[in-house]
Amino acid sequence: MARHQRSFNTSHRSKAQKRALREAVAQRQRNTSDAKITRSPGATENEDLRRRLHNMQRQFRRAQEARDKARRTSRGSSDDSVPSLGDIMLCTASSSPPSESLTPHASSAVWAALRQAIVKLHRQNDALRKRLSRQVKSSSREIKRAVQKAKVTAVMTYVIKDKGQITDRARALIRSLVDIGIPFSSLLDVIRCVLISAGIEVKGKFSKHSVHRIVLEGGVYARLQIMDEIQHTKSLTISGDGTSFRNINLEAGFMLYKPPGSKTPQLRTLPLIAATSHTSEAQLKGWQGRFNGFCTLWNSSPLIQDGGPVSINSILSKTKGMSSDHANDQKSLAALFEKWKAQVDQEARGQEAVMSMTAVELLTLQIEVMNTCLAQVGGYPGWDALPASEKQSRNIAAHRCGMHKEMNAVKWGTKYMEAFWVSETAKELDAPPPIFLFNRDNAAAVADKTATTAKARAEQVSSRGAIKTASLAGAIFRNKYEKKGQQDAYRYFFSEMLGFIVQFPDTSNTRYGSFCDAACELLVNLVIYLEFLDLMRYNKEKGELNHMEQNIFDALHDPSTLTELAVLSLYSQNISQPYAAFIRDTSRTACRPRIPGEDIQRIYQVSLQMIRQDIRRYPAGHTT
DNA sequence: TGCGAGATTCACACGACTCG
DNA sequence: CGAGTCGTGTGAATCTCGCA
Repeated sequence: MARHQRSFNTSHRSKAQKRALREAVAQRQRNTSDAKITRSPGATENEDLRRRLHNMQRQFRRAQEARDKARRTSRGSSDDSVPSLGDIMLCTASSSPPSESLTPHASSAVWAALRQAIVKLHRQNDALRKRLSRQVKSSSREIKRAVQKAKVTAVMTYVIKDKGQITDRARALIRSLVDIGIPFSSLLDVIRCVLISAGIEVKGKFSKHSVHRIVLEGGVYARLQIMDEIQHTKSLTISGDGTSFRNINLEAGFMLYKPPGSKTPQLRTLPLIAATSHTSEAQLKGWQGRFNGFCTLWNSSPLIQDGGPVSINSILSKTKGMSSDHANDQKSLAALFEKWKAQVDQEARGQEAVMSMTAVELLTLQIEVMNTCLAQVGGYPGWDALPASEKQSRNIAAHRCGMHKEMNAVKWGTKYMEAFWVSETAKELDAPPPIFLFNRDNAAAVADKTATTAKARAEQVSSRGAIKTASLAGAIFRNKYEKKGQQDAYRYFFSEMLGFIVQFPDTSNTRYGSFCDAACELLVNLVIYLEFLDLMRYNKEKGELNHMEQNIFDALHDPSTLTELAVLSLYSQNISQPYAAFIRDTSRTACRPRIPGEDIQRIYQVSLQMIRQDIRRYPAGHTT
């Protein structure tokens, strides 16, 4: 029995087992000391062991019973014939009553079976532990392998294009290779040769034309970078020099400043420019051109959203130094530069002051300046006596583009017209607004009776009226792309119908006046346009106009849209055209409109009357 | 001065994508 | 679905520049 006890690995015993063992040993010692007096040592030990075996046997039996009971109660129990270690421990830990005695042979067999069961449990436990350990190792190995494979795949293929566009990384590589002198036409081959030799596959290609564009792009990036850095630097120094090459003066320019993140000042090379001469004035002009170009580029780039607009004054205010040689032209250039800087600064301050003025203050200032100007020439008689060129040079009042004013008049007149349809006057007249000219998606949204929100949004974002009709007509009857629109068929058809070649007005969002011309055209030849649309319909396989053409067709049948077209036509013929003729007339001698004011007012009243009559003619609800 | 390589310009085409 | 934009490719003509 002692041999059996030694065979147990103590490290695998539970606390309950260890406690039971300690108690057994203590009891054995007590029994041993008692037996020294009353019994022989061999008989006492034998008896003690038998008792212990008996107890353990009963404990094991109870454990089996508990296990069976647990299996019966649990759903989907397994058929494992071996009791779990937990069951045994549970039973072992519980106190057990003294058992009846066993024969030595029976106790030995039970003990062996128990020991076998425990050993089996240990093996199972060990197998499970090893299986878990192997699975953890295996999964981490698989993850590592997958990551490595992905890395290798990514590195081994060099992608030149992403969705048809040359990637930024490829562009940078192209610029680097161009920088070291690789010919445009050989760049792709060079990249392929190098990467293939390194075992990297190259996907995609580019042409030498793209290389050219990418190099130009690099120049733009460089200038934008300089502008970005200037905005973040406190001061800068400029320098430059010139030389001539084949009788052409070339001026080089440099800037020295400390860019953000740099501890030392960096020298930036500015674009080389060709100058008419190497005089100080020409050199100053070069610097002005450079700064102007830089500001224009920056202010027209998307970067303005982050960095804000930049003025020449903001660059000049940071220009604290100018380095050059001791030549006289450079000294003169420095003086001219300083003068320019002061002038720009003065203008910027003046502009700031004017912009902060109220309208009354500004008007007062303008009148004051105008009076000063008139006083210098001896009042109004003196001003009238001046030649035109002198008037031009002395006219310091603000000039505005007359055609822009005219364009704005049409634009705001259209907005006023839009507002009319929802006004009380329109309601009194039962005048319905022009029909909506939905695009395809919005038309679908409006047709969907369940989509109330989408319908409301479609009506909110959709346009209608004369301007939209003229815009659509321009897209169909005179598309700027030859392959789009119906311009060819339009020309042939109208030539046949009218007997002479016509062209639909070039409608454009930036030139509102063209809509007026289109309105005239659509109204004058309305019947022919409707016939032409019918012809387009019959020429199609399905016999249907497309969405845009159908919109025009509907609009040309809508009285309210036709009314707006009439208003635009009247305005164009009676105001726009005479006004344009007037402001473009260089021979005029006085600032007086050729159409008398009373005539304009009469035209306006007639137009208004026509509109109202037209509205009355078509009651509300009449749309086609 | 002529030649050839490389760069530039022009005009057009095509595909991907967005917008209405 | 059509219009429009953008990025790219292509071929031909022309220009530029280095070199013998």
